[in-house]
Amino acid sequence: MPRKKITAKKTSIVKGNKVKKADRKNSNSIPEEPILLQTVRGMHDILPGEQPYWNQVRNVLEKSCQKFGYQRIDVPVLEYANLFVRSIGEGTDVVDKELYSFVTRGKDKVALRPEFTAGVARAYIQHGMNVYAKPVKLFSFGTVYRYDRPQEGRYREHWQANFDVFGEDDPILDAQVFQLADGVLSSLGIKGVQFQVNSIGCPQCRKEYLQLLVSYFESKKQKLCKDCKTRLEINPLRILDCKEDKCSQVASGAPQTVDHLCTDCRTHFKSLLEYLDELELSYTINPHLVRGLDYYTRTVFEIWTLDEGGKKHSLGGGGRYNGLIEKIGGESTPAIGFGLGIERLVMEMKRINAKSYKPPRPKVFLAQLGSLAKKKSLRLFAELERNGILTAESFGRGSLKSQMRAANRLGVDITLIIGQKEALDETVIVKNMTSGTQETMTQSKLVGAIKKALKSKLIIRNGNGEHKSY
RNA sequence: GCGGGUAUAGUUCAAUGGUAGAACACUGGUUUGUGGUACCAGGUACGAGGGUCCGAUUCCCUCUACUCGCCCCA
Repeated sequence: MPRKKITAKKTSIVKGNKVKKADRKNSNSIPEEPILLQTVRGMHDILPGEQPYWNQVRNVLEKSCQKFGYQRIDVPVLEYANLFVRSIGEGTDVVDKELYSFVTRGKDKVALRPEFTAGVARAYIQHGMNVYAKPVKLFSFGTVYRYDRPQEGRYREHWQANFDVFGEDDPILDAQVFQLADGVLSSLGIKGVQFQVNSIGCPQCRKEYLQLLVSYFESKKQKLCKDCKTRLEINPLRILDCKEDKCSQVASGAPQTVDHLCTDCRTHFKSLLEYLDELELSYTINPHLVRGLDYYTRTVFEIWTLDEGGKKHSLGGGGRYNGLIEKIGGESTPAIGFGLGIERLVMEMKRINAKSYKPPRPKVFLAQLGSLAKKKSLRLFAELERNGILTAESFGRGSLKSQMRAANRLGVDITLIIGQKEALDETVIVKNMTSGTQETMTQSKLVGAIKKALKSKLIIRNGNGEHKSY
C-alpha cells in the first residue's frame, strides 16, 4: 500500500549546474564537481511538516522511560568495527553485508553503529556500570546505519529508540520489556500489534539443538536454496526464517528450538509466557523466529503490524543477550533489550491517523511601521517574551498590510501595532483579531491587558486558529 | 545483493520530435497606517551524462535517486 509522502519525491537535482558550465568556459580554473543537492542514498531529511509525529514519539518515549525507570545514555555513532563484528557475529547479514565500516586517517578500523546494544554494552563495561544498583536500565535514541538497499520505510540511516536492561536474569524482566514496548505503542495509538516470541536457548542447549538441526538439514541439503546451503555451514539457525518456498517447506519439518531447550531455558520461557498471559498481551509463539544477531540467548521477539493489504511490517524487536557482555570482555551479565524503528512508528501513526504533537502557536502578533517603531518593537518583543507571551512577528516586512496578512494566517488572537506615532507616545494599538476592534493603550499596561484578553479568549474560541472575520 | 517501475516549478499534475502549461503554495501590488474574498504581477522546472536526428523534455544507452517485489530487518 503506497503511503502519502510528505518529503519530496524528486531528489535527484543539481542546482547551479548551468552556472557551472559558464564558469568552465570563462575561467582557467579546474572545474569543480557540482554539488549534488540531494541526500546521500538511503539518508533522509525529516522536515518540519513531519515533526509533530516525531515530537509525539519523543514525548511518549520520555514518559515511558520515567515510568519504567530507564535512564538515558548516549553513545557514539562510531565504534571500533570489531565491537560490532564480535558482538553481532560474523555470518550475520548485519555484519557481512550491511556494516558501514571504514578506516580513519589514523588507520583505525571503525564502523557506524548498525544498532545500539553493542555500544551500550561497551559503555556498560568501560564505565564500570556493573557496580550500579541492578538492574541497570538504559535508554538510547538516535540514528543507526545499515548499508542495504533503500525502500520505503527502509533507510541506510534510520532512527531507533533502544532499551537495554543489564544485570537481571529473571524472566519477569523479559515480560516487563514486552509491557514497556506495548505501552509505548499503545500510547502512540498503535493498537493490535502482534508480538512474535521464541526462545533460542542458551549456548549449551543450543549446541545440542544445532547438531540436530544441522544433521536434519544435511539430510535435505538438495532441497535448500543456494543461500541456505551457505547458511548451513555458517549460521544454520537462519535457514529457519528463509522465505524461499522450498526452504520453508524443509524448515517446517525441522526440529524446533522450543522442543530442545535445557531445563533452565525451558523454565525461563515458560515463566515468560505465563507473565505475558498475565499481562494479557497478544503474542504468537513463532518457532522460526531466530533474529539476525548472534548475541541473543533464550528470549527473542519481534513486533509486527499488518497493513490493509495484510502485509506485515516490523516495528521493532529484541531479546535476551546473556552472553554479550562476557563475549566482549566484561564479567558475565544477563541482559535483555529491544529497539523500535521510529520511521516505522511514524509511518504507522500516519496510516492510522494517530495523534501528533504540535508546539503551542503564538497568540499575539507584533506589527511595526517605520524605523523608530521597528527599533522599539525589539524591546517590546523582549518584554512580551519575558512575560511568557508567545509572540510572532515579521520584522523583515515593511508594509502593515503584509504584516496583517501574516498575522491572520498565523491565526493569532491579538495583533499589536506600533507605528511612528505610537513609538513617540510610548503607546501601542491592540487589535482583537476576532472582532476586529482595537484600542490604543500605553505600553506599560500592555502585558496585563494581553494576559487578561487571552484568558477570556480561551473560553470563547475553539482554538483551531481559524478566523472568520467580517 | 537480484529483478521491475518512475523521474517536468517548492508541491500535485499536464502537454509536446520544433523554444514547456495549470492548480496550490510563496512574494509583492490593487494610491496615504489594518487581515478575508476578488483581481493583477512575479519563476534559473523537463534528475545527470552520452547517442540518433537539421532539431530530443519526448526515441536509445549509461549513471543517479526514489519506488515496488525478493533478501533482510527497524
